[in-house]
Amino acid sequence: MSFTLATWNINSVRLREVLVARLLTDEQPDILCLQECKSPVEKIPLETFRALGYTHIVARGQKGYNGVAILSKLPITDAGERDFASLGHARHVAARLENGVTIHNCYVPAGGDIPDREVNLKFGQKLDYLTEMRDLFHGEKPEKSILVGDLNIAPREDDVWSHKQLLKIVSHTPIEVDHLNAVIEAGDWVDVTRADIPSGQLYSWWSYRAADWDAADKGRRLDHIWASRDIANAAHGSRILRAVRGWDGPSDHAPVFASFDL
DNA sequence: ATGGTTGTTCGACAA
Repeated sequence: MSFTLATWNINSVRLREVLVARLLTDEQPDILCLQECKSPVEKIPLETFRALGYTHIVARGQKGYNGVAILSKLPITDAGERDFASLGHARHVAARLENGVTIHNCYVPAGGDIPDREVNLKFGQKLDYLTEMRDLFHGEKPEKSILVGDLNIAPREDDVWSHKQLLKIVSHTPIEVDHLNAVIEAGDWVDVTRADIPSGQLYSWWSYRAADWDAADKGRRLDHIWASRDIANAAHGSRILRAVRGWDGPSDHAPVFASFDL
């Protein structure tokens, strides 16, 4: 069995319904995981996605913030959600394919502006969120599992436009990178994108605030696809669709793709 | 060092 999977922080699924439909039509991933839907589940434009063949949908939502959804052409069942750090936010949902593969769709808290939990509650919540993810995967080692999403951390030097200039910027601080790597180690996860594309600058997010995001190219790789060790060698064909960041009325994130031959 | 943009929803907040 083979399938292609994508992850995309959509920054309002209702405002960008047409963009989601365009990606589904143009690229035909079997599964699309969305974050920051910013919508209750009942207000997600599911009929549009169903009409394009994405008839299997697992989602969690809330009004105005967060929200995660998995749209699939392949049959999936709801495999529950986790409320890491007990924030009461819709930031995680899991689905299971008929071949037993579990997909975790995650939206890790951004963490605010100041990288110090003593003065910034949101930064502490981000670290706690990652610690509880680590503890889950330490307790039950993932098998036949894929974890995707906006993890809001760019771990490697070549995952950001300037390692030196971002060392004290939330998303690339050493303590965040340590926490993210602890999740990877606890679950023995493989970073599929970097297994496929081992060197060179790689970004999935560019700020709205840049006058010319494409020319400035001050990006960060915040969006990830991981696989559990047992299926990691089935992954291939990773790519980040940078051109999507240039569509009219874009999300500030580009979608990340990977394929699996299982 | 600062300010820069966008979305939700009409005033802040979050990113």
